[in-house]
Amino acid sequence: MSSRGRPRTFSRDEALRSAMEIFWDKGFDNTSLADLTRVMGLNPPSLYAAFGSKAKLFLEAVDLYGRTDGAGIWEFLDDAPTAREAVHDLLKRSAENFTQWAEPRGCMVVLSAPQMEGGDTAVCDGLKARRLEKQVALQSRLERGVADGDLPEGTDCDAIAAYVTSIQHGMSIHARDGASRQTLMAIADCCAAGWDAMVAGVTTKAQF
Amino acid sequence: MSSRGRPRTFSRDEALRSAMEIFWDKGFDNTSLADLTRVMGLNPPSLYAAFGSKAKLFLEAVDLYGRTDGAGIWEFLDDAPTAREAVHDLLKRSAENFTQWAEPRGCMVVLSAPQMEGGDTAVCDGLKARRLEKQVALQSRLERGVADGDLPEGTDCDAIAAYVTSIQHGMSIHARDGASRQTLMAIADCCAAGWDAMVAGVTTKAQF
DNA sequence: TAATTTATGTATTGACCGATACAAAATGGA
DNA sequence: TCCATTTTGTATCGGTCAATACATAAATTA
Repeated sequence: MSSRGRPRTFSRDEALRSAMEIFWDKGFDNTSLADLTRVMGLNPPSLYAAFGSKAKLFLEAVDLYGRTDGAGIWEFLDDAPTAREAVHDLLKRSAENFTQWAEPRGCMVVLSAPQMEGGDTAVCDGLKARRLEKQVALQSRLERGVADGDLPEGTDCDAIAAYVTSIQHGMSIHARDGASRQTLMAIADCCAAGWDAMVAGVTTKAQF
Repeated sequence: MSSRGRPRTFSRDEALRSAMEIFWDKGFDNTSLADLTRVMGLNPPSLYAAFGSKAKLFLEAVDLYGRTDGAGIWEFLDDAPTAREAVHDLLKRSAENFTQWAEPRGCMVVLSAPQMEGGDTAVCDGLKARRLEKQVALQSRLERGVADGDLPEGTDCDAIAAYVTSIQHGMSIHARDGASRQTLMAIADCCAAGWDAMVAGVTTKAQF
């Protein structure tokens, strides 16, 4: 882009990754600029020149999270042969992902800024949009299951998508509270064990 | 207690209720002392004389929440004839409770201070303890279901309690994101529809 | 070499945070 | 009436917040 001028002495990507990690751990509000400049290894003017503001840096960090640490959870969603396997895999990957390190545990998108009122609007809306995005992706996968024939006609994909994301979001709370991987796996297994009966039970339309 | 001295000009109970409402809406961090003194109708010295500190006021507010607005969710847990009805009722009451007002939506215990790192330790630990307390109560109810015979011997009550609280916590996130009561009710129905198969599936011990 | 451009480090900004100092006011008890 | 006790309102405390001013340093371009 700009070859002229003094070159920056830090890696923008590495600094962003450091910012992502501390935002994930402490949340948006509880992470101060002093925290950020310390872990990123730069001074406030460099941070603002490179990222614009604390909120913009956070949104970039969330985007990085979605492309890296948070991506694996959703990798098998479209490749799974059936909707049932896709959902069970999603929850098992969530259980693994949310407990892979001592800290931070749980999903950054769920835990890092849940307060809509009084907080930064752009930050809250950005996270909310990402949550909705994944729920829509899941719903689309369920609808494909209906098209593929592994889910019955008239399956309430909207309700089931909300149900599954609810479990997944709740797993983040449990993980932050210290739940073991085994406990989170058990939650995923509960969902899987009741799956067929659940699908049959929330099928609204009559089948022909 | 103390009859001498100038009497206070505000109701401690009413002030605490106002504090509870704004803490519930905005969370612990995003609620400032200026916010509190405004809605409570008193000055900072009166607040500190009556409640000690912002953190202690918050913990009292959470306790009030548990005794009032949050209590109805758990009212039928022990009176329900079966564990299945107890859980379904719990989730239906949650769906109603989390959407009874435009704001705040969702559970105060889940949403008002989820960040363990960087936040007030007493506040985070207090909320975490209340989440655990309810999960233990639910697990006890499930174990009673085994004793009563409406759940099979060897039912993994620990796993199912984690599964159900996970759904309930996730419903709070959905509620805060604007989900309708109908959507939350559909989540509760998903859990109910798969219940029997789920219980049978996560039964670990052999039955004699 | 001189001019331009960009990044750096230091120091600081005004605003807001949670929490108090202080004196006046209002009660009960002696 | 006078003292002890407690609450009140005003004004403010030191600290931290996110964000910048400013001068210097290091690169490219002419």
